Amino acid sequence: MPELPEVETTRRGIAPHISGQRIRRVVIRQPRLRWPIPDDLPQLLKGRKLLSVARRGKYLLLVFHHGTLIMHLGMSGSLRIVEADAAVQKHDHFELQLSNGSQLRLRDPRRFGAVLWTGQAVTDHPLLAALGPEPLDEAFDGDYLHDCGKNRRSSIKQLIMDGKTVVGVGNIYACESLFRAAIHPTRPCNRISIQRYRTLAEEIREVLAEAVTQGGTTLRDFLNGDGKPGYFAQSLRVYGRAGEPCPGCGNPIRNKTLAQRSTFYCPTCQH
DNA sequence: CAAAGGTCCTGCTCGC
DNA sequence: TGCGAGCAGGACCTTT
Repeated sequence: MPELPEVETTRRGIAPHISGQRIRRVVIRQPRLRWPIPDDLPQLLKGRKLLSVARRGKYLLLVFHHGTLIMHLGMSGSLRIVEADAAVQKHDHFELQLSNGSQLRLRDPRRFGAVLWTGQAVTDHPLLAALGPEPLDEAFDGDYLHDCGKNRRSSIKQLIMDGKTVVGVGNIYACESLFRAAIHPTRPCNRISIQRYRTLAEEIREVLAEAVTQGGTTLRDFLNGDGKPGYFAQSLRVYGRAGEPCPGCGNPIRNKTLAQRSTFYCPTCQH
């Protein structure tokens, strides 16, 4: 479900409600997510003050003095701030009850998400240690991307969706940035000029930044921490638009499966 | 044959 | 031959 813009929108939505609060109680209803939720979390967090909410790629980081709660939303996860008396819904697997009476709830029907704890520096955690740069950081540019791809024969779409290359680009924004850069999704990485890599890096940054501004993309059910949808869906040029006219040339947008992921592109404009 | 916004893990192939 | 990197596919789940 959520890519960088949706995770960042979630972060911004929940942070003001939970930063500075103390944890009154931790409830684990369903520990079996992608990895089990650590069963000692309740005693680990009880009475502790939540300092801030950060993000690394698609991971949300709830920062405490003595460590960090690492959360991932997987394909179908969402985080909401609710009142203490709000009814518990199906797939509400985890919650933090806060000193101000409200709660942070994780809902995740498919259970591909994760709730983990580290008492060490987050950057040392195995899931985060090997991640590539943030797309909106200085370190991410066309020269870097070209370096990543110059010796690879697999497709450019797979390269930019690989978190070791760059974080936060999922299926939607991979399709969108490739369309904007006029690069065909299946083009082998080692057959793209550095000039085109520069364009692509720029388009990735732009599409993500625009999507963050619009509160992310709501396709079916994404809502931010305040329960509001994102508005970037209306700005999508190819994703989910198979058969519709390409905004560039008017020919129909195509949808093909690539590496087991639905891929939208214009066969005329993208090469 | 269903597809959905993620990504780790395994076991294979490829090139030096 | 051996090694490491790259690569494809499977796995994990539920809902529409």
